[in-house]
Amino acid sequence: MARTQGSRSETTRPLIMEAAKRLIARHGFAAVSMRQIAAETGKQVGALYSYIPDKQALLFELMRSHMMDLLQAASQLDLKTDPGTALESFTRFHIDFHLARPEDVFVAYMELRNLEPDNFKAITSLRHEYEDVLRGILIKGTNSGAFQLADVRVSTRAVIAMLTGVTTWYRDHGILDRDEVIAIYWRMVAGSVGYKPA
Amino acid sequence: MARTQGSRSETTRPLIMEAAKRLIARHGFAAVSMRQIAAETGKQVGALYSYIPDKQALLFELMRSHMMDLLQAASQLDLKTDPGTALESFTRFHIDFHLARPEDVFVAYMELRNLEPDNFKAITSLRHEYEDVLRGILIKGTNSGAFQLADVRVSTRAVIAMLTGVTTWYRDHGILDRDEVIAIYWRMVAGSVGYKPA
DNA sequence: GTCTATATGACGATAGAC
DNA sequence: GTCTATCGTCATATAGAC
Repeated sequence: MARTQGSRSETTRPLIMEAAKRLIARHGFAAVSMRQIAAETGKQVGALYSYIPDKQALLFELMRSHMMDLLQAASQLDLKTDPGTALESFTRFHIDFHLARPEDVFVAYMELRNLEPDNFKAITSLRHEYEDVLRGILIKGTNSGAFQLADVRVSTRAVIAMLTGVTTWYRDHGILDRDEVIAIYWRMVAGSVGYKPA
Repeated sequence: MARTQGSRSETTRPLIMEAAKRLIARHGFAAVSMRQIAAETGKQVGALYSYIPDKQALLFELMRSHMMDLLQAASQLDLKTDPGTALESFTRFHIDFHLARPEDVFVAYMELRNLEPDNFKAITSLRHEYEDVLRGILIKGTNSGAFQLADVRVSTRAVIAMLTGVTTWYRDHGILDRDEVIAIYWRMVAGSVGYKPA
């Protein structure tokens, strides 16, 4: 019979990362101490260093795994449809994904400046990779005449900024449910790139 | 003859606030020490406390004065025109104002969570006051039939998020000059609220 | 108004016992 | 793998001399 319980390290490490994420999202990386993270996981400070080399690596790993999840999920999008449908899929995907993990999003957007140079470059590169998904859609729609927009690069950033902004105000159990929010944003995104749904 | 030089406090305090703003925008409030701010102004730590009661008050004052400047400037907008023209004025104003003071904007958006509860409420209230300027325009344009939008509150936040996003990528001496950027964003804003310029 | 000196405590990270 | 204890450093804020 196999072990009824895996090595402790397989469960403790995720626990530490979750606690760190929660605290950093709330108070900011610089304001959170290793002692707080330890207390939140029911351990003493020294124990953390069996799982993580230092505080900086902890932040980097949080942001890296969030970006990898995002890219992995985005790669499942079907973008072989017409550009309008692809843009609608992207809009729905971006809002759904970001609303489902508000703490990751907060950390990913607010703590870039606390990354050391090499880590900063790595995360920035993953962000560009994600932006390229949307840029590809906008380029295709511009070439086909489905979209009417003045500048693909600016539009890419503007649409992402608009969509990500939903995380700053949306709360579950509010007046609008998620599908209503997505419908409203989709109409705005479509208008902003000059797309007229059939 | 009047004094050729005012009391030192009239020039030192702004110097301290400027240094603090610069450092906080770059490293984050929690990561900046009073020692760093003192060093940046050529003073010793103790001297700062002749001008500021504590570190929290310093942050609050930075954010408060930025928001007051924003509201004061926004109050000069001519909104008695037709809604389309008012929205274009607002778009131009928002981008111009925010691109002119990237450090204030960064601090105002990133350091909200480092405000103590009462200070947080005060700044949030000023932010709502500013959002109300745009919401007023959108309501007027919706009622007149000039705009076609699904939800005024969501549209207000979406437009502000889109416009504020320009500060994360725009750099002077880049490819696009400020007027080109404003023209691109205006076209997107107009489209997003269903406005068709004459 | 600015300085030096200091009170008081928290920080990240490590060593070594179990 | 987790603990306790500790190193060396830094933090905010204040006291008192000039």
